Amino acid sequence: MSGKGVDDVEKINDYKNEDFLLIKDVIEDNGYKMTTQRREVLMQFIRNKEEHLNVEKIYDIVKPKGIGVSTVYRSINIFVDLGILKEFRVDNTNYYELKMYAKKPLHIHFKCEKCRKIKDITDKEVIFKYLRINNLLEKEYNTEINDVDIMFHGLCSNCIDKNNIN
Amino acid sequence: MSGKGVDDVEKINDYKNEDFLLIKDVIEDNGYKMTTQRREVLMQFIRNKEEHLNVEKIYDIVKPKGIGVSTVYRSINIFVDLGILKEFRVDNTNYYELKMYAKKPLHIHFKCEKCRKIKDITDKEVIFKYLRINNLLEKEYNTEINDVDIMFHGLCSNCIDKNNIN
DNA sequence: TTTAATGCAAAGTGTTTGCACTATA
DNA sequence: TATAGTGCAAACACTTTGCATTAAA
Repeated sequence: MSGKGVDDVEKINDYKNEDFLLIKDVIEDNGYKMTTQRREVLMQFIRNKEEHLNVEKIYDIVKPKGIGVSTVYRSINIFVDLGILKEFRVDNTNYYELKMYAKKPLHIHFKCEKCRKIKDITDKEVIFKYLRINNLLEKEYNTEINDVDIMFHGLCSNCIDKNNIN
Repeated sequence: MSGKGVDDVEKINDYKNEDFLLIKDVIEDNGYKMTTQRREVLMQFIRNKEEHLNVEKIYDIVKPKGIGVSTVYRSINIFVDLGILKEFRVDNTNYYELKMYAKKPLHIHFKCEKCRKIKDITDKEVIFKYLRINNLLEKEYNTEINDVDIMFHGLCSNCIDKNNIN
């Protein structure tokens, strides 16, 4: 009896995903092979673009498919080295997110001290203002800024409102 | 024969240091004792205000005086909890610096990707611009921003110049 | 003098590595 | 089919903890 397993169907679908194909090229251009395991790890980020994933979360998802922790670590390390993933740290845990192909990325995170949620700030106006400061800095100090991480700590609007009620 | 040892003289001098006395109060207000070990760890930061210290560096200095690693870790953790120290991470290593008493601190670090040096950015104009963005964000999103960490990655002026020669 | 703090060693984390086996190009 | 990649377990590095001892208030 011929027939495709669940994994095969998944694989075929992944290979239709445009983001996956672009990143696959980056990986293979650098002499790495696109293995099932790397595809699985990578797809977690592509499927949940907005989420901030850590090794534990990814391993939980990927363990049932027989993928080991070391492979998760090795994949993520390669992806970070190749600039596919961006690492950032909150509360002693490393999180990762897709960096894609922006040349001068600006990563702004907001960590609420009460509900502990991490939010991305993507407000165009804010990002634009930050980029202007970068330019100022580069000129004034004769430096080259390739990457900026900004982490805000505070209270998000939800928790501020709850604070006022009490 | 009566006479003060080197350690006693150091202690007496530390107890004349204004910054030390202020921080000592914070520690004792929170029910902690000002022990010899905590004083030694703390003084590393006060004596090298501009430096970025990690546990290893502090332990190296303090080990000859018979202070253990666990005490270094325990001291630093308390200082971070009390808001005396600020923690930041570069290349998988935690660094610490004095936070002192600024209400809305803004920590801007520049990490050169070539020489790996970490520099503080203290330029008043830049900090002021950032604070204005904070205010904008707080109003626009109804949030409260208590703390901001900014990490630049790039090439410092030294390394840029060397790049151009080659 | 009481109780918090210390040093040591042991235990915990999170991450990397060596090696025999497996699967990709 | 050759070689890069994998899973596993062991090793590692960093950090925390239990406990008997010490020292600060």
